This record gives sequence, structure tokens and C-alpha cells, in this order.
Amino acid sequence: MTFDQRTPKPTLVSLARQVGVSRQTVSNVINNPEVVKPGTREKVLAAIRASGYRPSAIGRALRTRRSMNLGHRLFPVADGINGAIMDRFLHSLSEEAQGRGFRVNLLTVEDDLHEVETLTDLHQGLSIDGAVLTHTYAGDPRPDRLEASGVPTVAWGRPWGKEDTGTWVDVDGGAGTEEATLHLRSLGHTRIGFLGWQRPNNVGEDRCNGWLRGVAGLGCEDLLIESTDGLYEGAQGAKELLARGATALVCASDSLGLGALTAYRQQAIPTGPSIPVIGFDDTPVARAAGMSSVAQPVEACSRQLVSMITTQLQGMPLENSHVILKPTLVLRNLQSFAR
Amino acid sequence: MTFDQRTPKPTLVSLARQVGVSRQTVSNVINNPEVVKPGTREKVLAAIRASGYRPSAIGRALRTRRSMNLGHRLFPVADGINGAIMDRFLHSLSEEAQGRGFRVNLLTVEDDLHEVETLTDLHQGLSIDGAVLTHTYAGDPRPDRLEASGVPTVAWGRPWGKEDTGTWVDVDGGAGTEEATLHLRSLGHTRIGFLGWQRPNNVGEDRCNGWLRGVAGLGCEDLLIESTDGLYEGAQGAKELLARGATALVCASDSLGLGALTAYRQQAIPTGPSIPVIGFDDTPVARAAGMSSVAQPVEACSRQLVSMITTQLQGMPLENSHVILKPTLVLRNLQSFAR
DNA sequence: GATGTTGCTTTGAACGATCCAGCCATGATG
DNA sequence: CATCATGGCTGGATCGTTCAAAGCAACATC
Repeated sequence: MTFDQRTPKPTLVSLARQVGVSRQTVSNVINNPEVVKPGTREKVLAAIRASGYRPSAIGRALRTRRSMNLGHRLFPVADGINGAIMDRFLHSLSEEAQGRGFRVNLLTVEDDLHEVETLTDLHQGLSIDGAVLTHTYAGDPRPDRLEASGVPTVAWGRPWGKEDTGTWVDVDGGAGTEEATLHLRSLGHTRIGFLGWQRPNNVGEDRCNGWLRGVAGLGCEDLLIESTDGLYEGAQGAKELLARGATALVCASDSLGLGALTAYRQQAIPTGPSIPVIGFDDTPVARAAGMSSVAQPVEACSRQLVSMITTQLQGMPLENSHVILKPTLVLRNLQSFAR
Repeated sequence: MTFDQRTPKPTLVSLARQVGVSRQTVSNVINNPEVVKPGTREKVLAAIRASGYRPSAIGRALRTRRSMNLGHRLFPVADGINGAIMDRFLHSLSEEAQGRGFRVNLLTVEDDLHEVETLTDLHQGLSIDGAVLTHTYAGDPRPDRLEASGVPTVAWGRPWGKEDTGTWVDVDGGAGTEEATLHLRSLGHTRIGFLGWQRPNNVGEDRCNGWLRGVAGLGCEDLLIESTDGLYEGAQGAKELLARGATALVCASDSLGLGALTAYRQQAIPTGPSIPVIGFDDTPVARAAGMSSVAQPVEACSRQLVSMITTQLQGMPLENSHVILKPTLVLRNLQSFAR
């Protein structure tokens, strides 16, 4: 507070004067130590340590024209349960970015167009070097517009319908629900239902298609219910599907799955050692409830995204601009409180 | 992508040359329009619009020594349910900061000391102007160290035991649980239990004390159970408290509360039109389940914090460095699916 | 002895903005 | 007429860094 003007902050110049070398030599000690003679290097390093010098990110940014910041829009939390996955994503994104010297700069905007506008402004003003998008959908205008404005962009989620454009990483949700479905088949179930989301919803349709592939030949097409997301909707949908003769359920989200669990319990359906309901996203709540769930490799996605945008920023070509990662099925036995 | 070098980015100098005035005049049009003669101003504004000029945040920051960024550590998500409140906080923090021209810069670190170190580095390197802390606790070293390093800091959560130090905003959790307890009393309950968190936990003890004040004179001291947070623990604790004769419950979190709800249901306890369990934080899940809950004024907290740190950054004195806001009790009727 | 070559270091020139002191008309005041 | 204040604008200096080019020994090569 009162220390502000006690000692002026050390800079390259002040350090250089102090040690008796030029500023560039000090700069080299920091950025290219190998070009400086070891003796000189040590002297400079000692002075740096003694003074507590930190390079000014801003001075550096002005010269290099790189702020080492990535812009990212923070979406409002819709649902505490499913929000957990965006939380994980944000955390790992920040972590991976930090690992490569970048930091994540948050944005809150009203809609997609404001997002594009703000990101463009920030990019033009050199506040951010690139953008990380989420919540992509068919017809999403953001990737194109950002590219047109020259903003390097990567997206978590494919640009549905235009998968060959842009730079993105996505999870093969269909493969996840298919694996879940086949697992239930392997347990002997032949009437497997799917609780999904109302259309249009690209992610939801993808997951639904995985289930369809999984139940191929079983004639389960009547066991599909699509609603909005939520515990209540999950419970209602499950009741209906059970009434139609379903014995096992695959769900598009953990919220729907947890809702379905309560329906099973209320109706005291005789099940094996665990209730045959499989959720999606493997959220902490699913873990707590002991529900099986399809887990997205969120951390791997972040790592891939950061890797992609940094190579892009270095002007290097990407070997692969479109990456699809496989989810894994996490099986649990409902050791939960509410068994 | 290929537009990069087509036209060099406009700058104050290029605009000034173009319009035929000095750079300072263009700068004034942007920052102090009132000192420029209207005629000149219009010409400059026209050129700005035509060129799509954006002031370079970096050039500006170098000169003003303000990056307009606030550092904030992102904690890992412990629990999808309670994580929702941190999510809300982050969102509103970013929004409020943006309203004053600041942006939030995320950090992920392993522990408190790394947090202090990183924030100090970023501050020294002029990457951030100040820091916003959360998850404060008794003996928390962070505020003191950051102040010692000259990093302007505000915290969401008081520095327990040293409430007269630092700059912080907190919610009066005890007032919330007390109100919840009194509400249950007004419904006729005389055996009101509390499901809390294991000690030591300053926030939890605060909430527990509110309950204690609320049940004063009822002799409910035996109806206290403190555990780790979670649905399972909530259910177990509730069973135990019901066995001890409790008829209504106040909980330190929505997780515990939701767990408690399931215990009520399993035991088919006769209740009125709604189950007398009150949670804390009013998370989306509580809303979905129809559970009453104590709601923190998260947005007001963010606003206050941003207001405090910005006035501090402007070198202006704070009239009040310690702010406590009251939570509100949100009553619901369990119109939920699982009634 | 002239000419490279190598290893280490220095110097000038940006990068894009704001601060600050000063300049120049114009008009008011004594 | 001299003096001073004022509105509007300008230009130098500065913030801290890196890039590009050049300087300068010492040593090897022809």
C-alpha cells in the first residue's frame, strides 16, 4: 500500500546499469540464456534474484505483439449438475493454458454476436491472442466471423454440419451411448430405452444415434423420450418408459439419469445388484449417487485445444484441425445411500 | 488468417496523419472528447469509424501502468451441487468487472502459497492490477502476504478471527440459518435439528451458530450432527436426527439438504404439505427439487467487491472495507417430482 | 598480412499509447 | 497599449521490452 514508491520497480535498464552490461544482455539471460557467457549470466541472474525483478508482461507484449491471453466466454450456469462439466472444462483449460504460458481471460456477453464483437475488439486491441469457443451448434456463426476478423479460434464442440471447417475438438458422444447400450445388452437387457433432449440439439441427437446403433435389431425404437433436461423430466420420462416395458435406460445427461433412478426406486422395480440406468458426463453427483455414467475426457480436450491454438499462434501448420476423442464408460454399483 | 498484413492496423499516429491533426488530439477524442472542438471531433470520429480503429490495450497499459485485469484463482470443483454457487460468483464477478472496464484473468494453482506467488508475479509484471480471493479461512495467510507485496486485494469471505483487517465482503450465514430456524418454529416445530460440516470450518460454525440462536430455549442442542458434505452424509445424518426426535432440519448446504429429503421419503415420515428441510445456497438443484433454501446475494457481493477494488485502484479511500450482506430465505413447497 | 569465422555484447529503432509542458491565436481586463 | 487568461492543439519524453544489425575481440585460414 505505502510501499508503492519506496523503490522504483527494477527494469531491464536498471538491472543492466547495476551489473554493468547492456539491457539486451539482461534480456538474453531471461529469454536466451545459452547465448550469454556463463560468467556474465551468473552475475545477471544474481542481480535478478536480489532485486526480485519480474519482466513486464506489458512491455514484452507491446514489442512482441502477443498478450499471452486467451479469451473465453463464460456461459451462465443452467443446472448445477450439468454445469459441473463446464466447470471442469474451465479449470483444465486454464491449467493447460498456464502450462504453455497463456492465461484465460473471461468474457460475459449476452449473445453470440456480442461474443464475436467483444472477442474481435479484444483481439484488435491486443488484449487477447485468440479465442476458445464452447457450445457450438449447427449454423453457429461464430467460427466463420471470427476467422473473417482474423481472430485465431478453437472450439470445444464441432461445427455441426460443417465438420470440415474450423479448428475444433469434440467428444464422440454417440460412441459413449453406444457403449453404454451394449453394456446393458451384455447384462441381458433387451428392452433398453433412451432419455434424451428435445430437438433440435446436435449433441443430443448424436447421443441418441449411439443408442440407436446399440439397440440395433432389438426393436426398441418405441423406447425413446426426448424432453428438456432436469431431474423431474428424467423421473417422468423414466416412468413412462418403464410403463412401455423398458428394463434399462441410457440417458443424455446425469440429471435425467438421476431423475430416472428415483423413478425406479419409487416403483420398487426389481433390479439386480444395481439399477440399470446409465447417465452422461460422470458428474460428481453421479459419483455420489453411485450411478454409472459416460465420462468425457475433458482434460484431454482442453490440452488438445490449447495445443492447437498455440501452434496456430506460432504460425505453424496443424496436422489435424479436427479431433474427436472417445469417452469412457464408468461403471458403478450404486453403493449409494439410497440403494 | 491471410488478412494479417493486408493493411497495417490503424494507430493513433496513422489516424492523426490521415485527419491532419496530432496524435494527442485523436487520443483526446477517445478519452476526453469534451476538450476537443466539435468540428475536429467529428472529423476524427469519422476516421475512427471508417478505419475500425481500436485503441491498443497494451500501448495504453504500458503508459498508464494499468492492465485493467483482475486475477482470480479458480478452485477445483468439489461437488457439482455446491459448485454451482462458485459458478454464479465467477459469472457475476466477470460481469461486474466488465461493467467497469476490467476483465477477470484466471489462475489455477496448487495451494495458497502458489496463489500468492503467482498473483504477486502477475502484479509485478503488470499483468493484473489486483486480486480477488475466495475461500478465506481463519489463519489464511494470503491477504497479509498480498498486502505486503503491494497487491491490491479484495476477498469474498471474511478473514475469520481478523475481521478488522483486509478488504472483504461476506454473507451473514448465521443470520440465514437463524431465519430458517425461526421459520420452522413459526410452523410449530419444536424439535429442529442441524446438519452441518465437520469442524474446523468457519463458515460452517457460523451457520451452526445461527441455528443455535434460532432454537434458543427449545433444548435442541442434542440435534446437531456435523459431517463432511454430500448427499449420502445428509441422508445418514437426517436418519439419525429423525431417530433422535427431530421433526424439522436446517442444513449447512443443499447437498446435505437433498440427502435429508431422501431420508424423509424413505422413512415415509408424515409431514405437512412440504417436507420441513431447509438447505443452503439455493442452488439450481434445490430449485428443481422444490426444497427451501437460504440464498446468498451472490451478485450483490460481486458488485461490492468490484466496486471496492476499483475505488482502491483509483487511490480513493474506502468508506467501508468490511461489508456483510444478508442472505434471504427462499421458501418452496416441494412441488417436485419426488414429492 | 589480409580475410574470414566465431562468440559475446552493444546500440538504435521500434511497438502504441498517455503525460506534461508549451505554443498560438483570441479576447478580456487594467 | 500592455498584460493576462483561456480554449484548442501540438510535440517531446516516456513506459519496458525485443528485433535486427552492427561492433569487437580472439582465433583460425589462406
